[in-house]
Amino acid sequence: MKVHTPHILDEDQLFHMSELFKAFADSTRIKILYLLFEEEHCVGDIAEDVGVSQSAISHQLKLLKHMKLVKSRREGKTVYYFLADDHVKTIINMAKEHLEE
Amino acid sequence: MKVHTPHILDEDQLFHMSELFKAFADSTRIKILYLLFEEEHCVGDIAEDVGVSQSAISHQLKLLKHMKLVKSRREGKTVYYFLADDHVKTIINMAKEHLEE
DNA sequence: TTAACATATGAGCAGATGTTCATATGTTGA
DNA sequence: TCAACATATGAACATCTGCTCATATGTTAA
Repeated sequence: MKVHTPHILDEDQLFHMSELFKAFADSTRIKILYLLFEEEHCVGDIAEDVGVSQSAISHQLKLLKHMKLVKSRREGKTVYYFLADDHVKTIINMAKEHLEE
Repeated sequence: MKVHTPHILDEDQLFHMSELFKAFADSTRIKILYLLFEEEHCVGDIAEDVGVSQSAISHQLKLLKHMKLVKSRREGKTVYYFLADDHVKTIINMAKEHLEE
């Protein structure tokens, strides 16, 4: 009998897992997420910091929100985005550690 | 002064990190990696288990090897692939946990 | 209500990606 | 050396992705 046999991943889990990794598989999106490590930021500031257009950032934020990696709140004309939970940090830090070895 | 300020990610780190995530951002590749959790497998068996052609698997294995996520050894005509280190398991399990919540 | 500002959205395009097909390379046994 | 098997590789192709551009939507102050 095998030890540490992983559970079978069904097609659905597999699909969602690859979708999750796709969210991290772009340097613009990693920049956005990394920027939100510390605190929330509004769209305009994110665009400036990351160095791409407002439109591009907005498209990417939509994707990240759909993936439930970020959430947002509106304050007047401004929309602030922030990390949905700590998993984002964990996953990015895990990758960071891997690369540092 | 801020606490827990993450280190700045330079362009090089950013590039490598997104490349790493790209390696996981495809269900065929996750299937391959997940298959190798337990033990090494030869190309033909991987192709059969994953359900894609030998050629497609070989192309993907080349990519995974280039990303240093798998290694291989030859035994006669057969080439066995196995996980390069435990980071692969850690990263996939991390994603799995995230999705289970 | 309207001008000004902040963000969101849709279409279109160039480049990246994953597969297939045909074929090359590597290895063994006869 | 040669046939048979296992794997690797290159070209071609369809699809996917991320960006830009133009414009729509939402919000506030006057």
